[in-house]
Amino acid sequence: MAGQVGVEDVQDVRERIERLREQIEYHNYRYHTLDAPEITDAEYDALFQELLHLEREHPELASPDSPTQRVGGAALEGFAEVTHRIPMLSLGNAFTPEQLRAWHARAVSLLDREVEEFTLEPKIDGLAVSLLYENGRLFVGATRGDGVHGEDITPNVRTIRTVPLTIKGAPSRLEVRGEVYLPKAAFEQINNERAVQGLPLYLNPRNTAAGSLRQLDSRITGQRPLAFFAYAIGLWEGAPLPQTQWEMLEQLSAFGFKTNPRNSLVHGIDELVERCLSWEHDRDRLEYEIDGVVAKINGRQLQEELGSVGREPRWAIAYKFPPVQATTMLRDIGINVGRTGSLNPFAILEPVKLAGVVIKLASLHNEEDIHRKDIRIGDTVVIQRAGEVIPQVIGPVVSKRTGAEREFAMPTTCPSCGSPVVKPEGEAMTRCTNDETCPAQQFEGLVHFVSRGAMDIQGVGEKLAAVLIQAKLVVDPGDLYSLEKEQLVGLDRMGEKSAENVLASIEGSKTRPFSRVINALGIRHVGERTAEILADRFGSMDRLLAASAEELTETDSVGPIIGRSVYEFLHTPRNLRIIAKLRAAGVNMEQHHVERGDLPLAGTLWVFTGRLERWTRGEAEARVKELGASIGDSVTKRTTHVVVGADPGSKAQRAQQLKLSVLDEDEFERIAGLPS
DNA sequence: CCACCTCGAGTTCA
DNA sequence: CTCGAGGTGG
Repeated sequence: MAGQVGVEDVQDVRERIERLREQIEYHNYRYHTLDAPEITDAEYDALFQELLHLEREHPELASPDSPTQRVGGAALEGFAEVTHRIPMLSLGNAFTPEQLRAWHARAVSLLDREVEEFTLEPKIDGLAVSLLYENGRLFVGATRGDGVHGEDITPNVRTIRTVPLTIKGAPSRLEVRGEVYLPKAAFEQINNERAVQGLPLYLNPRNTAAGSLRQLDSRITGQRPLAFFAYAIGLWEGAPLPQTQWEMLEQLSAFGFKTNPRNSLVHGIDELVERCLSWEHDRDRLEYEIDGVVAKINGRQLQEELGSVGREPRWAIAYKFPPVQATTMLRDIGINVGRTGSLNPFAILEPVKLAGVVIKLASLHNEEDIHRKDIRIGDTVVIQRAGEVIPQVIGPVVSKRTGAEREFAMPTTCPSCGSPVVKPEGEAMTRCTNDETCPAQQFEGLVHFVSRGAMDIQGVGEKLAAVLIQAKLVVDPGDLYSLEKEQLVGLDRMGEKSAENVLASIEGSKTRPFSRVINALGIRHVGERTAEILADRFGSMDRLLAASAEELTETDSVGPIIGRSVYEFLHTPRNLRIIAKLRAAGVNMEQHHVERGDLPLAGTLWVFTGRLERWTRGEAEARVKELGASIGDSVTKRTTHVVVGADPGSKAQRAQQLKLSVLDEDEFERIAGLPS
């Protein structure tokens, strides 16, 4: 410290500190609330550092309103109770458009006049909080609690950047209500970090936000990028209240709060219903989770006339979406053996209804995933069925444990054939060592052989494949070609006609392109793509069989692992016997060369997303392929055309980001021609 | 050696 | 659709 400081100097410092606080809060507001920063991060940091420095030199000038206090302070012993002067009401729910209309009809009949104007606000899945400002300064922040009594979490809410610490032009007392939430991206990042550190994962953004807000140590809260949307005013003393909900939202913005930019004003019940339904469709596109939308009758006069029933106002209603998560009991963990011999655990669940379907099974990826999430048999688990259709087990509800749960252990022998299993160091998958006679692998191998991307044999699916193996008519895919009608008739409700159809499909598969034949063999690390590359490079089965391991490895996109895998496959007696059977049956064994260069779409790479009206995905892909194009399944820099149909996935967004030309169905047809 | 891009494999329910 | 893992290029 530099000796005695004069009175004038202190005055200067005080002014400088005040000025810095104002500037920093202003830029905070520009950045977090308006998403429109005026200065660079470095300039902001410089201001912040200067303020920190001055406050440290002059502790007597410290203030809880200072932006430096947003990082949080010392831990508390516990939370004090706060009583809400005006109770925080809950909302009635509507789950269907009919219930929404019934709510409206009731309001109309009670008021005896038409109700036309509503606000519609996304219902963020977060935590309701109350912020009390006295003379423009944040005084108390509290959780909703039971609506009457909440907890004092003032130090924690101070750390939220979108919560103003001071407001200008406010009435003497003002209580603002809103939702604290954690954006999806931040939730994912926190979980990624926890995964790296081997910590148990959080289940969803809401729980994480709740946990963060109820930290006794506000420094931890300060590290979580929580955000706040204001949606209502509770207490308001010293000025007249705005006359409509919409004006109230505008007033909140004027005070410096962030209100949801997706809030809207809606006219008429028909439009309201329509907008609720479209929100349900668009919910996954938001950067935060919502569990519904809230409709409020706009006029305050009408609101007051309608009043409340119990804890629920009659002038507002939450239109709730079907939940995307549910909890249920994990009864057991089963094991599937895949085509490549991988042992894949799956969850056997107490059936539970979620998003309109009853879920009994869910995938569990691999052993490490189960242990990382600390999932045990008998646990109550959270399952999710979000943007994807496939249900996932997110994690256990640890608080529901009884002690009777069992830890999962991967079996040491294959559940299908009893052979020992191996889990190579550093790999995630456990594998069965018996790739010759393991029934599960035989079965999956046959199913792969007949599948669409391989030999495409219609009429032979999982059902018939199982029957054929069971009856010992087929041991490997080569046996399909020596099946006779008499052998099929009588199997599993198979009549003459079906048997003939099956045989015709098998016959038809003999002319599949050579690349499909390679793919059908089921060589490890060789799929549709690599099979095409190998077919192009070697041209025929004979040349492929004659290729040395080095020649294989020198092929583009084929490295040592794939090369070795192909070489070993082609030098295993069992596989050579299969190839011999296929050849004897007349299956195509060479590449019929196509002059790729002069086709109109040569060198283009197409990606399809969404549903087309007049084409199936497969037809459309086949068409552009005939014209020389390649097909990609994710949008990358190399993609040249993106065709977007109805209900597109994330690919459409990515295409826009990369500024690629996006085609609709009509434009697609102008290039590719009409459907045949 | 690492970061990025691709590919392969497995995945639910009706 | 998502994850794991192979290939490639810096």
